[in-house]
Amino acid sequence: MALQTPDQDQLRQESASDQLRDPITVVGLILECAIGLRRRLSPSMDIATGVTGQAFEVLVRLYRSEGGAMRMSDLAAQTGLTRSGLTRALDRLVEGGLCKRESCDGDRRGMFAALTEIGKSRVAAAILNHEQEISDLLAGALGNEDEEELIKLLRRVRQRVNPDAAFLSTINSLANGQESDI
Amino acid sequence: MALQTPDQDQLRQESASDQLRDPITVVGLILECAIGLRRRLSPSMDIATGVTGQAFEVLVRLYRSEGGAMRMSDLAAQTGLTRSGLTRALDRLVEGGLCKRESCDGDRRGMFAALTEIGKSRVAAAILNHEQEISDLLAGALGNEDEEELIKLLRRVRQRVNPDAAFLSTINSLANGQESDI
DNA sequence: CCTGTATAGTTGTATATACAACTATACACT
DNA sequence: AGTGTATAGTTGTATATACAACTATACAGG
Repeated sequence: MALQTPDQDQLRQESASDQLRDPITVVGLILECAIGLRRRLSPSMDIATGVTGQAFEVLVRLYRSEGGAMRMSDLAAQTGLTRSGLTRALDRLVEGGLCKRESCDGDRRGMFAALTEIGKSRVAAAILNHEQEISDLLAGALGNEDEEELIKLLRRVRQRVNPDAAFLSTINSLANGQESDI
Repeated sequence: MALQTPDQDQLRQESASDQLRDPITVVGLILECAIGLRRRLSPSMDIATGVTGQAFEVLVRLYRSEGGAMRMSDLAAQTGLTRSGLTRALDRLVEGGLCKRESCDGDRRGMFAALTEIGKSRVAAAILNHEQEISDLLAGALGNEDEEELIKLLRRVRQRVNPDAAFLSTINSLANGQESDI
């Protein structure tokens, strides 16, 4: 997408400053970037972990969480999977030996998803590789100031469209005082 | 995602300026925004057009193209679907009466995907509604300058990760002189 | 002109995910 | 205590998409 509708665009030129001038382009670009990034990065993430789809994000979130374990519902909300989707994704991760389920003291309905030791080391390696790949892919496209600016603006957008995704980072920053993603 | 790996982050603090400082956060934010936008916007796009998934983008691209028709392969490349995925998506659109297939003079292998009259009017209405929804969703989060800046930065990222997605816009801007998305 | 290779599109098949229904547990209110 | 509602997670089912194999057409080189 990222395509304007010209009449709309003209209509909005002199509209109030809290209205976007070109909403479809903003959304289109985000979606197009996301599609491209998935295309480019998925293969190596899949190979590194042996699992496909959103599973890599599940692993990263577990890895970054306290003790490598999280409640299913929290993990679902933050990864953008439905609870059912997460159940299946975790099934695959358990089968692949990267994760395990742990029951939850004090709430017998609940389950924790947790990384195994194998899972932890595999994810650690995959993250290093992943960072390098992204860096290679985008090197030169964004200067350091651009990068900061982009992060700042995307955080504002995310706050509106997917605030749950930021939750783990909040916890982390509260817990260990690092700057975090928020 | 959008989570830092602290040790890596420290390593990169004084690295060359064409290296990203925090690659995972940049990518994570883009992915999180995309997930959130899909969640928020898909239902109404689906209802407006009667089709799901990437089909809305197929429709928008056709709508913005010369004569409302495009070659299958071009459309696939630009939407980020595989050719096979597009074949199926177009099947659904044809079945829904929004699109038709047209054979391609001069290349008997080729097919055009084209909007029907019903398709055109349905898409026109859906786009108007879609723009309003996005604008409502993001109003106040980004000022006009922020919006321009975000578009500029995302274009640079897209150029690296998904340059094909911009192709139609190039054609359009060459053809009718509008500012376009590029 | 014939043959080998490349390209356009479709079809067979596998799978990741969503939605809805279901079970089990927790909690609130009387 | 008992009952009704809310929450946590899983399972049945549908579907959109990807990958690989296939058919048909184009084109280039001898």
